[in-house]
Amino acid sequence: MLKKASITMNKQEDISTKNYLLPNFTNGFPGFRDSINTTMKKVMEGGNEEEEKNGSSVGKKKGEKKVKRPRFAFQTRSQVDILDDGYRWRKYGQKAVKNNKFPRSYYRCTHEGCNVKKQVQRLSKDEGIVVTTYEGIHSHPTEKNSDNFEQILSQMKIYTRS
DNA sequence: CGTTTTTGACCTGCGC
DNA sequence: GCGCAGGTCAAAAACG
Repeated sequence: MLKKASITMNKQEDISTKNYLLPNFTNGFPGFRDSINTTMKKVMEGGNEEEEKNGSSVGKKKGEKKVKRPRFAFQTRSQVDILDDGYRWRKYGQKAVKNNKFPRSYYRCTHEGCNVKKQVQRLSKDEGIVVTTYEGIHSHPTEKNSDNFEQILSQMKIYTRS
């Protein structure tokens, strides 16, 4: 517990986790006020796109399928927890994770039909580090003018394709 | 008054 | 099978 090795991701994530350094990220996100040194991290790839139709709700209760969505992790050095990326998020949960003194917040995109989720967590080891994990790709444009954030997202897709 | 946050309960996967 | 750890729901408070 005392000398925990930093991030302590899940074993499965650790296997398929690859780090990518995007040049643009060095200066941080344009929409993130105090962000510096943002590192992108590919957590999991969701290239295998299963059919998401409803009807074959077998086994599960609500027919909610566990679709493997692409997930991207951002490790940003910032003073604020909530990073404004131009989208509108609704907080739907907060849980305290082990080995971390700071709780993890769960957000979901408020856009109808957009099932993009993200979770924000601050590392207890380095209080200035905020890990933002995106899950899924937005199917709608941003409301505000967040500069080249969308372009960065496009880069994410490209980088995480294979 | 509508939307978002808060917060505990509930659910689920996994290891023992 | 049980308990832990993580993820989600939902009711009520909080906010503009």
